[in-house]
Amino acid sequence: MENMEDREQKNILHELTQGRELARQLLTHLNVPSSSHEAREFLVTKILTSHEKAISMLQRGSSVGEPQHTGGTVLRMSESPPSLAGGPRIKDSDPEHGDAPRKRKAVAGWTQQVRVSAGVGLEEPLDDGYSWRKYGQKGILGAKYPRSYYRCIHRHDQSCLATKQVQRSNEDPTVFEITYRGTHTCAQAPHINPPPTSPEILLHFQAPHINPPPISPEILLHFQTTTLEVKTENLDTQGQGDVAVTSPHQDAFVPCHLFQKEEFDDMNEDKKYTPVVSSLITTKSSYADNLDDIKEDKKYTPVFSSRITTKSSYADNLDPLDLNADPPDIAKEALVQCDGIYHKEFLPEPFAEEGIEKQITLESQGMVFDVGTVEMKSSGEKIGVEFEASGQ
DNA sequence: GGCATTTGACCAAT
DNA sequence: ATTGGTCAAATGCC
Repeated sequence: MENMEDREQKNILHELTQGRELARQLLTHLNVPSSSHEAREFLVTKILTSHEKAISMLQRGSSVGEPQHTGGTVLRMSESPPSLAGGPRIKDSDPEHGDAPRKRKAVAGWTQQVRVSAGVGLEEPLDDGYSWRKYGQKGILGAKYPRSYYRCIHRHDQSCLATKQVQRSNEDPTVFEITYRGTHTCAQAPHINPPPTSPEILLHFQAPHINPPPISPEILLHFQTTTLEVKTENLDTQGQGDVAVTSPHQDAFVPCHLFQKEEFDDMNEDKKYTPVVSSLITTKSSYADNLDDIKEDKKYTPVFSSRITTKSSYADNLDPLDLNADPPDIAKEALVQCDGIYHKEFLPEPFAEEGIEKQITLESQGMVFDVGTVEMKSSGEKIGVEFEASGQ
């Protein structure tokens, strides 16, 4: 047993060391203008893979006893704020036993951040495809907004113990941090929740919300995965593209019509960027089966939003980005960390020019999904990545 | 009336 | 003692 832990540790160390070495190589490449795009891309991919492996090894090692969900989408929210970090124990008592009410479930979970786009008076994040019942709300120390507690609506009829917590972000009220705990075992699970063995990508569509929306109802399209890369292929044009967002399960296929939309409002020196990729779904997708309200003739807007946080080469690239000056040596690739959950790689090659379209694919854990065309668009000092395509 | 949400109280963990 | 998570009675909504 100690042996196993030992070996595991060595493996983790190995992956991290390798990642570091690859990062160094990448740095070298970035300083060499002649370095090929492919080489850089290759290195980035390798780095991500290394880290991905290390992370999943750590997760495996630290979450014994807790049902494993995805192949790692665990984004532990901060370590510093009170209480969610630690080494939680699960005190499991049968919920059917009335005399011993269970308190405090495991605190292990995975968190995602969801940005509500266009911020129009949304008081809560949009639906994520599951039916939840709120069972509590509590003010949290240091948090401006209360935390809400939800459990699966099938807790009693199907003994589904999945829960989630929703916490509005202090800094950015349009961002909700949603912590999921437990795995759905109810009947609604198979529609959306992948089996533990095929964790890759989840597509959650928001149900259209109730208030009269300013435009079309919005659907949140979110990719829940640890590593998600967006790669461009060398396609010159695609006219206007048809987009297919596919997911590994169910052959789900979502034809999208993408329209231009981007929000780069929070771009500033401290390097927070928020590209928003939106699209209109004009056709009913297989996912629509999960959503009562979706109708074929209606249009929905999946919003793929992400927050780019740090030192991505993307951010670095954007610094000198003055679209009026010619960009001699702007790096052609960009590594982006989105929501701390996945990575994106934009390759906005001649991104000084507007209107460039490229075919992009998502690659996640070895699987590649077509997404569609991406159009580079500039506005002032900002670069937008926009998808445009039309539904079938 | 039935169901979901709200909210103060309670409990467990720290 | 303090805090986060849950319970359950009260309340609200359809």
